[in-house]
Amino acid sequence: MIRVPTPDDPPTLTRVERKEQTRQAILAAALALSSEGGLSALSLRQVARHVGVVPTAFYRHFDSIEDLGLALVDDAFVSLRAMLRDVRTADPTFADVIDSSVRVLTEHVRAQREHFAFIARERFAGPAEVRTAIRHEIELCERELAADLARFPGTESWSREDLQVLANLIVGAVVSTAEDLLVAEGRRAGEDAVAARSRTQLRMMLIGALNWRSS
Amino acid sequence: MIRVPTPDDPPTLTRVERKEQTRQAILAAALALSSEGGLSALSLRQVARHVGVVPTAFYRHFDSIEDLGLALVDDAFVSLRAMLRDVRTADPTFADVIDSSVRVLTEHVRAQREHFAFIARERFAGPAEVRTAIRHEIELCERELAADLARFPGTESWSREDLQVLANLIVGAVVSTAEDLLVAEGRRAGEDAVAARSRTQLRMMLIGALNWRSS
DNA sequence: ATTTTCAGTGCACGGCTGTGCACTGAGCAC
DNA sequence: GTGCTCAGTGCACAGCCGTGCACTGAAAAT
Repeated sequence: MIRVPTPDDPPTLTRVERKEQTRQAILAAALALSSEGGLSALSLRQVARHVGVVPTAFYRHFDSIEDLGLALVDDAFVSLRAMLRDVRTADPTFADVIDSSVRVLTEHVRAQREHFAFIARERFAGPAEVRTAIRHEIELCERELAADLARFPGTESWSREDLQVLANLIVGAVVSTAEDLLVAEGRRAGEDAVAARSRTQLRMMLIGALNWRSS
Repeated sequence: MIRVPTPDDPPTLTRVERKEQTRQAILAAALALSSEGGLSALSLRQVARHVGVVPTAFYRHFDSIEDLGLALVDDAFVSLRAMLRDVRTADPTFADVIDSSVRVLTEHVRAQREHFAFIARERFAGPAEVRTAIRHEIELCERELAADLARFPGTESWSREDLQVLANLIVGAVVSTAEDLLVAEGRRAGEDAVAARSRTQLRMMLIGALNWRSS
């Protein structure tokens, strides 16, 4: 029972505000509850119970758990895009792109653990529609990264395809690192080790990329 | 109903053989059924129904779905280790390690699609024990690869840690490629594109690694 | 002031779930 | 041949599931 909207709880909320509040409560409950068993093992009744609402009230907000899942994908990728924005406008006191990027990544994973865990889980285990939605979003991130890379010194002569391939490689490494950070479960020592390893790996990849096409 | 052992089906099987047959049928059914919804959304009754056996008979073979999951992890990594063996003893007509390795990977993913899909799914979505079992097995693969890399020319001066980091990078890339191959769903065009991309990426990584520590 | 809207209620239904218990009967050791 | 073992049966139970339907009552629209 984490019921959020009660009659006259805050002075007086408009009806749509109260509805939105319940909707958010449902999303939050689903995100938390799906952490064990995943989205497809999540029941509408569990969610309703956790929100403090009768099961049938669920339908006022979502058609099904799958529908809810798609909304969660949107939410999660808002977090993720916020991270990408932070990477791009990273603290300029960090001269090294890799250092600052890895730092931003670890901070975001820690702050938005549930969203990242959701993506890692449902990417392969979720309902078909959810899986494809996630895949699509990741593809968009890849394209964005490829565009960023094109503005980097040393990639002027690269083909569109090679840029895409490199972007795919980097995104893969970042996803893998994010997953490892999740497994480290917030223990500082583990996180630091993962971050250090990731920095080394990204540097290796950078060296490889810089010597590409010139060899 | 895919019931495997029936009374006097094959001339006469010993009792333990018939039991083993049912066990294998249960594992196969679970592997197939868990492809939608995942292991934790899989019910003992579904499995029993699919095998053509009464629900309670399940307990003659496994304590729970989770227990079954651990057995499936073992099975899946038998497939995976077979692949690693094939990589090591790859067709020597392929001069390039990368070409032959990627070829072996694609062939194994195609032949053992369900096992690879199982690992990709349950790695993050499965019951806690299954997740840790998978993580442990992947770690073992990483260590094996690190040992292999140590025997490679050009890595003589590498530290134990750097070898481990490189192994982690490669395993991550391979996992990512395997997952992409699964998503390609057996369409040849998609698979070939993924394979080509993977070869390029591994080559980039190789170049990076060869220039490591010497820069 | 009256009417409409609609988020949330309460109840009911049939279907699926895991699991306990007593059983059967073929395969095997003796 | 006799008796034990034990994989698979059959039935029962209580609990959870999604969802249909008629409802209430406060907020919004008129």
